[in-house]
This record gives sequence, C-alpha cells and structure tokens, in this order.
Amino acid sequence: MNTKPLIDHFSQYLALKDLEIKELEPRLIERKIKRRQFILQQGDLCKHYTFVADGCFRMYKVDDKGNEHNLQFAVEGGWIADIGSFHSEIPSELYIEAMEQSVILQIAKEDLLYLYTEHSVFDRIFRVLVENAFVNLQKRVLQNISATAEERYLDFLKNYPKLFNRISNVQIASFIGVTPEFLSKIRKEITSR
Amino acid sequence: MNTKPLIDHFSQYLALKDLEIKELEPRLIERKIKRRQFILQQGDLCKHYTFVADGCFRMYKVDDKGNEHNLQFAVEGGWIADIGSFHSEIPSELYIEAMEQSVILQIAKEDLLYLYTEHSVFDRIFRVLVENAFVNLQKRVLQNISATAEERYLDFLKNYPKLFNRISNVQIASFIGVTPEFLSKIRKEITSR
DNA sequence: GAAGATTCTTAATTTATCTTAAGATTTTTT
DNA sequence: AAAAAATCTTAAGATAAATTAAGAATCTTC
Repeated sequence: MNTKPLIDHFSQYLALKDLEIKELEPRLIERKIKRRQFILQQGDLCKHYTFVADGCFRMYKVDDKGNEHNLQFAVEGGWIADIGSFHSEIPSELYIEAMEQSVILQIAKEDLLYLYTEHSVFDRIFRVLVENAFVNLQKRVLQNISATAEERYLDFLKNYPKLFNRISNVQIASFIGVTPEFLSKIRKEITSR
Repeated sequence: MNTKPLIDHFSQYLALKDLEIKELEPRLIERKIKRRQFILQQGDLCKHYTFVADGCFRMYKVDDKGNEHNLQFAVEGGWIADIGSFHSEIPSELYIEAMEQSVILQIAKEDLLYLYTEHSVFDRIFRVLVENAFVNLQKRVLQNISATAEERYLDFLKNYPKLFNRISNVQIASFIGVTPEFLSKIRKEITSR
C-alpha cells in the first residue's frame, strides 16, 4: 500500500509526528476503482472519507426526472465524501462514481473518530480542510447566483485546469448547471470571438 | 456581558469544562450593532468570527454592475465571517451588514488560535460547525444547479422559517439569485394557485 | 403626521436558457 | 474491425428570467 500521497497531503497543513503516522497508516484502506465504478450510491450510508491518490471522481444527485447534477469533482490529491451521510448516518442521496481508473485511500468513520480523539492534530487538519472546501463552495454559490452561464463556464476552466480536458462537456454542463446543448452553444460563441 | 447564548451554543456540540469556559469568556467581545451598520466591508480584513447573540445579518458581494448578491444570512444562534479573509489575511470582497438592531459576540483571530492550540475541544467544535455549514452549502449548490427559481424560493421559506417574515423580498431574491421583479411574479403565481 | 425612502407589484419587451430532435463524431466495448 | 454507446453540434420552438418603467403600498425619519 502506498500511503505517501496522503501523508504528503497532510504535511502541507501540519507536520505529522512519527506516532501519528504510525497510528494513521494501519487505518487506511487502499482500493483500486475502475472507470464508472461507484464508491457510493443513493440509499447507501457513506462510511468512509475518501482520498483520491490517483484518478478522478464525481459526486452527483439524480433528480425526480432522472437528470444528474454534479455537485463535486475530485482529482488526485483531493477528498470526496458525503459528509452529511457520514456524520449523521442517514442514507445518502448522492452517487460517487469514478470517471477514470483510480486509486483511493479510505478512512472508516470509527477510525477517523479514534484519530480525532487520540491525536487532536487530525481534528485540526480536517477543520482546515473543510474550511478551505467551504470557502471554495461559497465562491461557487456566489457565481451561481450572480454570473451568467458563460461566466460560470469560463470560471470552471480557470478553476479546474487539471480537469477540463479530461472529462466530457456533459459533465461540465452538469456541474455549472446548464444543459449540454446550451454549453455547446456557449462554446461555439466563445470560439467565434 | 452576556456570554450565555454562546456557551449554550457550544454545549450543543460538546460539553465545555469550567477551565475551557474560563479561557473562552475573557476572549469574547460583546458589541451592539445598529440596523444597517457594517461589521465588515469590502477591502477590510475579516479579523473576527462573529456569533450572533441577537438580531440578524447578511453577508453579500457587490458585483461590477453594483448589484448586491446575498451569500449568507445569520440570525441569533448563528455564525458569520469571511473565513477566507480571516484565515488567509487577504482583503475581503464581502460586506457584512446588520439587518436589525443586533448583539454579537466576537472572537479575534489570535484568541481563536490560542483556544485551538491550548484546548483542542475548540478545534473539534469548529470542525463540526464548519462541516455542518458545508453540508448546508452543498444543498444550496445542488438547488442552484438543478431547481427552478420557484423551487429555490419555496425551499428558502422552508429552510429559513425564522427569517422569511423578517426581511424584505429584495433580500430573499438576492439570496436565491433572481431579480426582485421576478420574485414578485413567482409569489403572485404561487398565491394564485 | 408629513416627507422621503424603500419595497412591492404589474406589464410589456428583450434576453437567456431549455427542450426536442436529428445527425455527425468520437470513444468504448465486443 | 464492427457494433454499440456516448458525446458533440445544430437548429427551431418553448419557457424562464431579466430589464425597464410606472405606480401603489409600506416603512422610516424628521
């Protein structure tokens, strides 16, 4: 098992002591996930925080009409989980699906709670991680309530440089909240200028 | 100074020991804020986490055209801050304005960092607070990319029962991302059914 | 209580976005 | 390599939402 990407990731926030690493490592689960494989489906409990060591995931909801709406992408170095389901232990309304062949490192809830309680550095790190994610999500909400679809698309390209040439425009459209047809129109409009 | 609302608030998450309360209380600043008074303006550094003991605030951005977009409301029992500015110490792009005569309890950054470091219970509490805020914000993003304006309005009424009859429809329109005129049309449409 | 400011509503017009459907292209699977 | 599936584009018509402007209602301030 290669835990280095995650240890490195944590070290960006706070240096981990040897003991903390020793406690963390045996609690990690490494899994290889195939393209289009789900690690969470509607109705499941989200039992793990998932760190993406390699590859790419999307988390989405399916509405009453059967349309998918991408809430989040995660590429190598990022986290993905339905935090609401994870903490409240209520069935998730979301799907998390691999968009590429991927490698993940997962921590189960009881293990994370153990780490939080015994080594408060993890409380600290996850507080900072969630704060950063929260700030990014606030920017997205501001975009959603104030910007046009074209502005949201250009913003997506700027904010996800690792991603935009790796996933289909259908996925991008679903993320910024427009139909694929309208995104196609926007792209044509941009190119023709 | 009446710190009880905040102590009670924290106690919903984790019981505080006497020592922790004794450390917390002298680090709180109580302020009375008048309607339309700002506690943060664009260009300022956000230097405090603000707990609303009584009253009501909105946090908003002003775009290039001068239009205001409400990112967040906070009523009694809630928190409000520009977390990005607070942590990164970069000038805020947001305004935080009292919508009513209010009473707040503020914690300055250096005091909060002291509490985090000396009493990890605060790391824990704020992790959970931000996680909850994050989950709520995710729901809002999903609404924004998948629901119609009418659905977003009805959802607002459901999610903010303390608020909808206390603030103007202009503020609600700005929060759900429509013009006041269009919200008026939506309301007429709803009533006429 | 009057004046001024803010808010709410209505309606007409314009713009943005969705829906549907079809065909072309690309990618994936067999 | 062929077949199947997914993706991208185009276009027409439909719907959602913004804009503008005007007037009525409500709230604040003096």
